[in-house]
Amino acid sequence: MSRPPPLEAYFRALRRHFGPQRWWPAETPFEVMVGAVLTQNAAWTNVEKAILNLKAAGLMDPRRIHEVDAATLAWALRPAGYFNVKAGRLKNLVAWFLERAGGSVERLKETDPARLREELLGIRGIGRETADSILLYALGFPTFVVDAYTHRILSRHGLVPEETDYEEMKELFEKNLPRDARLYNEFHALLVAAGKEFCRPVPRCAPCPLRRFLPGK
DNA sequence: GACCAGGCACATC
DNA sequence: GATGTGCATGGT
Repeated sequence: MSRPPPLEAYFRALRRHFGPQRWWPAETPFEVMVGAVLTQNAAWTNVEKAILNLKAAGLMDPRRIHEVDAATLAWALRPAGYFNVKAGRLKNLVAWFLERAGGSVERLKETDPARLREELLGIRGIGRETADSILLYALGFPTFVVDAYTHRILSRHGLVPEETDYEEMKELFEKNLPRDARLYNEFHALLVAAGKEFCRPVPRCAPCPLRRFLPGK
């Protein structure tokens, strides 16, 4: 038996350094769903602009997104990048949301999360990170969200191999931490904060709050 | 001007 | 199953 990864210690170190993150930055659960699609491979500052555009156009609403023509929707999404792709993905998501739950987040919460995850993954344009972000941050289910920062931090610390996959990293957290949506929420947000500030793509770390956990330190 | 950002689907081998 | 490519804006 190998020693469990020091995830709780990581969490405490990040929490002490960065303080509470209070994710997801959105006014409503539906806005979380929208933001989860828009932030795919995009800087959040650009996503914010697209969200403001949607609100200004009265489009932050599942039925309005369902009805509006794709070109108009795409125009509002321009700042978030990949706007034609994301307009289609958003429409796919709201079509499912309306059909499946009548646009009611409360009704989604009544569904078994494992089944909900499969349904979300069946929507074109909703991959694992987006599905998990919706489950955790819009619906409050205890499912861990993995992203590029998570991968970079874990692999650079030797906790997973570089060529690991999404589910492997997700299980690392879910099997070594209590199944707690509030903990998962905060932990993922802290990993993003740490990634943005310290864990740059060039394989060289800035002095960071997790440095003492690196192998050889 | 290159590189990066809270991915994902699809083509091709 | 692995690898490569298209999608696109705005900040550093």
